[in-house]
Amino acid sequence: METQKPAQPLLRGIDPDLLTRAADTLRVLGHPDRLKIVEVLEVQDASVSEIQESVGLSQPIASQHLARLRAHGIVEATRDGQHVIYSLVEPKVEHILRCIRTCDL
Amino acid sequence: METQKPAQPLLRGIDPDLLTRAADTLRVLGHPDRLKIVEVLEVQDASVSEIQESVGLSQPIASQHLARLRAHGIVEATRDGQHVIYSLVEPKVEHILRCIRTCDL
DNA sequence: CCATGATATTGCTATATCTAAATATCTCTA
DNA sequence: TAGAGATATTTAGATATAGCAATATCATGG
Repeated sequence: METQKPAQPLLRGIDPDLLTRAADTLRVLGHPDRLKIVEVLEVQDASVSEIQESVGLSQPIASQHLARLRAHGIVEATRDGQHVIYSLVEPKVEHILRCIRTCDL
Repeated sequence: METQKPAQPLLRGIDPDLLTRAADTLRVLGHPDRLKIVEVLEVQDASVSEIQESVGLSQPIASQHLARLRAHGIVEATRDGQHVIYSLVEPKVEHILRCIRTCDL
């Protein structure tokens, strides 16, 4: 029996893994500083020090937030000499940002 | 040489309060069970016991999640006799849900 | 009023997250 | 290779959150 549980009348099946991953992504984005970082990167790619200054964060804090964003595949990093340039991985996040702006959320 | 730029060239101004509130909302939605609850309510309003059964939660857990969702204005509650019927406050959340489904998030 | 079903709240422990400070790693240049 | 600037990691303490069990409140039928 593949369908072990027939009784979920009100919950239309969304892949539990997808749902968990979506929840993770929402939680990662659910921090003011990380949201600001993503907005900065939406305008253009930026180095840690640029992000740090734009958002107003200490260097370690900025780096930590970026590490978390990267761990969840929201941003990616490429090295350019001494600098590490961060950028949004995909437009998927921009959809969320658009929602945040469009809806009053 | 610390060039203390008073401006924030890369951060286009989004009201900090709005941003904080958006982050809060994302964090509240960033839980698999609460996401499921919202999806159930997207289909139709439901009582606590219905939600509880659909999502597969204990009664106190369901009530706690609903309390948190309500505290953030995501859902609202109306009494119908013994039952408390929960419903989505506004379509704003549905936009988020659409993003989650549309984008791979 | 009393009993009962439905919902909410509280107390507690475990775990996750936030922040800041210190330190480590990497890269370029002199 | 040494030094400096840029970035990353580690550590520790404070706060927040998750989950559970027990209990409290609320509304209805009798």
